[in-house]
Amino acid sequence: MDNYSYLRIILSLSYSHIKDKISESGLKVTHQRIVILNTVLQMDNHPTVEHIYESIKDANPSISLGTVYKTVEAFVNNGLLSKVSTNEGQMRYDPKLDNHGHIYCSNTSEIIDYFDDELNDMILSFFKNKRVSNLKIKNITLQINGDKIDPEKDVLIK
Amino acid sequence: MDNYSYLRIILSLSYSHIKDKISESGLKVTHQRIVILNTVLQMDNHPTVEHIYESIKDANPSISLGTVYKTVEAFVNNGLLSKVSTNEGQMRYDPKLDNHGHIYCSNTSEIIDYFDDELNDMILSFFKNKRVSNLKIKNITLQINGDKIDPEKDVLIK
DNA sequence: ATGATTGCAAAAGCTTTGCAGCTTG
DNA sequence: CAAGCTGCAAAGCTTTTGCAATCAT
Repeated sequence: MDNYSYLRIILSLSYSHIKDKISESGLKVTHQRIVILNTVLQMDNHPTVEHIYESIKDANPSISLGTVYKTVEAFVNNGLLSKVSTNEGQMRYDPKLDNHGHIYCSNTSEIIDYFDDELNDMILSFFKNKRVSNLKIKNITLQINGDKIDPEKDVLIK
Repeated sequence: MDNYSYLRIILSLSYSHIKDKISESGLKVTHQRIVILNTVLQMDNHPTVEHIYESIKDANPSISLGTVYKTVEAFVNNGLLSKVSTNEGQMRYDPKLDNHGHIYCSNTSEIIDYFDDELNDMILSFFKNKRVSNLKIKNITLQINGDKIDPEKDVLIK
């Protein structure tokens, strides 16, 4: 068995994982949905619909932009993706579903995930001690706004 | 001096305050800007451009929608307003400039201000103890997402 | 006086919609 | 087979743009 065969097995395993996810979410499994979900899961930059469309269209010229819109929206409604809006009102899609904050770099238009369990606990326990009336809280997230100093390098908070 | 005269004085004082704000921000003082800024300051519901336009147009039919767009954008750039985007990517304008969070009620599309000094300090000191590299942080805000239970009543956290 | 601002209308995005034909379960 | 999904093109929004006329300083 050569390296290529291994690759094919890994790929097919990964697709079956994706098919399961789609199916379990209650949606029908179509070629378009597999391609789109697979793509968003591999992009870690919170893509826009246009980004997703651009990144799939060479290999899948028949998938239309409208389908990408409908598909990501279906994924959001069925809990496979979450939707993030930039400070400029542009919609981006995020495959990470656990509670996390975002760093918005206005000079590079990047959205970077920010996970910190300690911070999450701190905020959660803060609100546990508050009396919240007439609101059913779904989630609480932190938004860190700033500018990247060197646009080429990564941002790190630790 | 009757009640009406008092009212007129209060109004004119309030306009001169608004004129000063516009002028100090570096923008020229025009009728349109006075009306628009005055309106946004009085609306406490984070209006959209369309909301602002609707709310001024009966008394000021000559102010065009395009001018409202240009004006609020100028206000944001000159530090008189801040811009908030909803989870659906709609832009709203906020006259409150000090650091505060927002409660997003998805069932009523309301954005409610949330001030808490203790929380602000907590978050600030949390990040003071972190090493942040390659990012110039401008501000950190909290976003509380939820649904209003009774849409008619107010939300309260205390 | 001159540089900024306005109104208007057109254009540019971005997203949704309607529907006929096709596919999935 | 029925319900759901796709592709296409048109329509619907929101926002920006270009420019001549007007206004603020």
